[in-house]
This record gives sequence, structure tokens and C-alpha cells, in this order.
Amino acid sequence: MPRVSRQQSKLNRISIVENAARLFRERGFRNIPLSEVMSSSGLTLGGFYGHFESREALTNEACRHAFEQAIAFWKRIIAEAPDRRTARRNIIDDYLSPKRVMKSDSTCPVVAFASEVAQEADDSVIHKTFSEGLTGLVDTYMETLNIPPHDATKNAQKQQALLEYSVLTGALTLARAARNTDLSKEIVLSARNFLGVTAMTQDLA
Amino acid sequence: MPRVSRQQSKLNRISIVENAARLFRERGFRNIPLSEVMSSSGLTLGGFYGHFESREALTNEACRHAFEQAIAFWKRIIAEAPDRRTARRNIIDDYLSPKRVMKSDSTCPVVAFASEVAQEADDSVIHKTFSEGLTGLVDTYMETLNIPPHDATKNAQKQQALLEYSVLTGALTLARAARNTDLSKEIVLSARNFLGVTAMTQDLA
DNA sequence: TGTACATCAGTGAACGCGCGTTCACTGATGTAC
DNA sequence: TGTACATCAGTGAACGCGCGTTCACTGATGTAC
Repeated sequence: MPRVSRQQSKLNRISIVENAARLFRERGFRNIPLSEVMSSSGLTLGGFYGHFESREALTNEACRHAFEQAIAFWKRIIAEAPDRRTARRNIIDDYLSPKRVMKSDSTCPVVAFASEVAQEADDSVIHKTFSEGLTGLVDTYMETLNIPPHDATKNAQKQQALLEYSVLTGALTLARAARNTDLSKEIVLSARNFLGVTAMTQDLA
Repeated sequence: MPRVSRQQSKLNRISIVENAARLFRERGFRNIPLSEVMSSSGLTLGGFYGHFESREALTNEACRHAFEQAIAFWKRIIAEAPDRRTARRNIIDDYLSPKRVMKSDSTCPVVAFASEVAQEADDSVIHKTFSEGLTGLVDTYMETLNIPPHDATKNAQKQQALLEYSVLTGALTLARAARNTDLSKEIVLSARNFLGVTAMTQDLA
């Protein structure tokens, strides 16, 4: 088993990051033992430090990867929609769907990581990674709003994007914590109502 | 030192719950060792199980206590304000203040616990405690909105309260995770703007 | 192209530490008389 | 009210487990000739 090809080793490294990103989004980045990350890629714990400097280094990479995935997912929705309005609608309809409330392995990285990132020290690397990822997501979301003709409107539009994103993450976080209650549904509905995406499309993706 | 009076023992128990609530709000309820909880009340670890069945039992009590404190805090603001509009304004101004973004030991229990609660098993006790606490907070917040004349309006008002609460928690969570960046300030401002509480009062409490 | 050796990706076990939980013990509190 | 004894709140040490990190080792890969 030992000594696979260099190419395979690179693939293994990628697999580790991908699995870590999935597991971390599901259960937080502090609550997954490295042994589980490694075994989910068919490897053993001992090989970890051949790929990463430390657990913290993996956490940072996995966080970045999760954001990249989420941004790519939205960009795909945007690309496949006939217009911006429909794209925005599809993003929101998916974001606040029952699937997102109940299933945690595909959670938005912001919802998954924000609390833990906030608890880290000010100078922690993950702060920067998170902020960059959040900026990227917000920028992508802004693409679904109308085109800004001049800077003043652009600024107003960024404000609108940030507000709507606060609503999305806030509502999803609350709904998930209160899941299986009427309150949970009411939270989702109030957010959907505000965002103008009331009808729920089951099974979007 | 051992064998204090029964009265003192009751006070000790209360002190443990209060300190736990503070520490858990500050750093999450999974990341505080019991030894630290006990020593913050001037006690040693060994005495813990004289007061609580398990760590989980304390977590649940501390969570409940944190919500009670937060609700009492809002009720005081409401009681001291000349009218509902001012009360709502003061609550929001405090909630989205720089102090709340930077200091974590007095965080809203919803922002502090939602993520971790969402990660717990469906049948975990803390889910119920959290949902009840959230309901209590939302009900208190609703008191600052106008009086509902009949049930239809009441329902609309609950929707409004839930939406505004999603905005408050979402914006604070994002702003805290991205703290020390321009983005963080923009998030807070967009939420304040939406809620109609734009001017920041420094040092509210 | 084939051979001989060096490299090194991954293994498996061990180490050390933190922490939840347990427990024998202590000595002041509480109570029975 | 005072004395004698039982109770039990808190102590301090130990236990066990999980997990991050380290390391000697293995044997297939990669390379020099």
C-alpha cells in the first residue's frame, strides 16, 4: 500500500481537502477528528502530516475550498437561468428550502463557519479566508441584482446584497437550530416573503 | 474549606450556572472545560457532579439562563423607554453596536448558540431549550412593534418580528466573523439602514 | 529497454495532553438528644 | 443552650478516552546508469 505515485498523492491531497470541507460544513471544523478526515479519503491518520503542516492548515484550506464550491454553485445557477431575476429567485428558493434546513452536509459555508470563525483569535488566518470567501459570495449574489448604472446605485446595490444575505444566513441559521418546530417554518416563510420568493419549489437540485 | 452551608451551596450552584452561561456565550458551549467553569466560581472540578448530573445538564441550564438574561435585558429597555418605537430603536441600536460586534462575552444567546445547537442530534434536550428561548426573545421583541388590533395583523406582525430578528442575528454573526474589516462595517450599516436605526449611539449600556 | 538504488507516500504504533467522570477522603454544618 | 454524632459540600487525585502530533518502518515509485 505505501508509496503511491506522485499523481495519486496529489489526488489524495485534493480528496482530503474535499472531504474535510464536506465534514466541516456538516459538523463544524472543530468537531471532526483528523482520523475521520483521513479515513473518509481511504487513508490512515499517519499520512496526514505528509500533506499538511497542521490541523489548522487543513482547516484553512478546507474553508477556502468550501467557499469556492459555494460560489461555483451559485455561478452555475446564474449561468443556467434565463435572466438575473430568475437566477436570484432560484438561489433564494434553494437556500431557504426544506432540504437546506434539514440536511447539513451541504450547508452554506457562511452559516457553517461564521460562529466558529468569530470565536477564533483576531489574528487567526481563518479570519482572512472567511472574509475573502464572504466577499466572493456577496459579489456573486450581487450579479443577480440589476446592473448598476453609476457608482451611487452600485453602492446602494451592495447594501441591498448585504442585507439580503444577512436575511438568508440569519433565517437559515435560526431555522436549523429550531428545526422540527412550527417556529422554524415561520422563520423561513417570513424571510421568503420579504425576499419575494414565496412558492417553494421542491427538489431544485 | 469543604462542607459549606446549604445556603452557600445553593449560591454556588447559581454562580456556576451564571459563569457557565457567560463563558459559553463567549466561546461556545463545547469549548469551555468544566475545570474553568468551576474555577471561575472559586470552586474545584471535583465538586461539579455534586451539583449537576453531567456536562450536558449544565449546558442545558446555562443555555436557558442565557436566554432568561437576554429577555430580561430587553424587557428592561422596553420598560425604561417612553414608547414602543423608542424601545425598538434602543434595542436595535444596542444589538448592532460596535461593542456587540467586538466583545463576545455579552453576545445574544441566539448568535452564540444557534450553530452548535444545529449540530446537535435532533432529539437533544438543548433543541427544545433553544427553541423556547428563541420564542421568548421573539415575543419580547414583538412587544416593541405596534399593538395588533386583530389576529390577521398579529400574524403579519409576528412575520415582521421574525424577519427583523433574522436580520439582527444574521448581520451580527457575519459582522463578528468578518470583524476588523470594511465589510464588517458595511454589513452592520446595511442592517441598520433597513431597520431604520441609522445613527449609532455610543455607549448605550 | 533493463537493472540497481534512492526516494518518499503512506502505515501503524506510540506519546502526551486535555478533559469528562469517578471516588475516597476531609472537616464544617446540621441535627438529635 | 450545649454536646456528640451523622451528614454531605467540596477537595484532590486518579482513571480512561479521544485526539493532535511524531516517528521508525515499508515497499512501490522514480531515476540514474
